[in-house]
Amino acid sequence: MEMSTRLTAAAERLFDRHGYMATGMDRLIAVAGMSSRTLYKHAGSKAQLMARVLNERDRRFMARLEVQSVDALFAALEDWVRVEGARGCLFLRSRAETGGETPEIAEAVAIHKAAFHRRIEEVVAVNLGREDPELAEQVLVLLEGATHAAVYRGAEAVSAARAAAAILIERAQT
Amino acid sequence: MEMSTRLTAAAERLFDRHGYMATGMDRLIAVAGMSSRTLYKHAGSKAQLMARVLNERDRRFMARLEVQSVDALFAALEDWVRVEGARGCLFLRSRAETGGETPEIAEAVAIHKAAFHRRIEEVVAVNLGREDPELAEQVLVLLEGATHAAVYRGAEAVSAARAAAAILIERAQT
DNA sequence: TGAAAAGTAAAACGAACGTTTTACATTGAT
DNA sequence: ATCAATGTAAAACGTTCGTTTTACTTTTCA
Repeated sequence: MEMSTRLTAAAERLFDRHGYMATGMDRLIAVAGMSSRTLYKHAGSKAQLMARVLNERDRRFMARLEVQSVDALFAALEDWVRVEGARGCLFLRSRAETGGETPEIAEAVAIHKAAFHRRIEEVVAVNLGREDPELAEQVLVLLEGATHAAVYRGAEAVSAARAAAAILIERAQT
Repeated sequence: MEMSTRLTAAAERLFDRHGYMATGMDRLIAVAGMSSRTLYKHAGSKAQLMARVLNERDRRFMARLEVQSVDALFAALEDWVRVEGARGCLFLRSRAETGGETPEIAEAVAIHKAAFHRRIEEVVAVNLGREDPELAEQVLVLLEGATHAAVYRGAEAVSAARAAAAILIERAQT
């Protein structure tokens, strides 16, 4: 397996499960299975590595949201939670952990959240046949809420959000 | 001002704005305006201090949710965000930062989230005149979503959640 | 008045942090 | 065959971490 891939995968796993600040480079070196010299050649720095993890995660996550209906957005989130587990949004978490004071990280988060918002607006527009920014904002809140409530309420939170969204969509369609 | 109050207030401010792990005790000592000896006499340890911050925040936050309608829950959250700003849920954040591996913190978070869930179920029951656990789950998701979406979408996210909740409640009342 | 309690300032603790360096081994393409 | 690239293992860099200790100075109140 490619060195860079192994590194990014190990970093995502550790940062997500144990926290960015709480994960030391020694632990990362051990899990990635490479020397610190090689790690730093590929990573640059810890913050740059976190930024690459976020950009990679943005690709994977946004790919799942290439759907045509609002309901499919929630189905996609259900899949994501089943596969990846529910530990909250890694983007918001890593920005909060660093107080927004690490530019590479803050930038990666801003880019992802802007794309996330845009995508929801698009899906709502396709589903409804017209733009509806207010409904899109509600759907965004439900997705964000499902992601975070699932941490302590489990997958039930996602299906609750899905049902709520269905009601809002139905109401907007007539 | 009481030493303990000053300490807890400074800790909450720093942990919330810059992150728990990212905040060093030296910085805390400087902002709280006391010697490290005094700090440790009152705090015990950094983790215990965070736990006390969370318990104190639970008191303040839950006091605001002593209301009789679902709409008032969102009004309370709007107030909270206006006063305290929107940096996500400190409970979920601090648990995530420590990977759930710091018992004092994990316990404080579990207690708060259980109380939060219970309170929403109560308010929904009062508002509706009957229990409705599924609607309560949706309201919880909307509150959690508003809290986290407000980080990057601003107060607009809270009013969107409020409007969505109004629709769900109206539908459940008939 | 005087002993206990509670505070300060500052040095020190060992451990862990992110990162770099030194010295060497393996590989791959010309 | 060899030069350049890429890897390892491990020590070392200086800094910062959370916490404790030492040596004094208030404050409190019976």
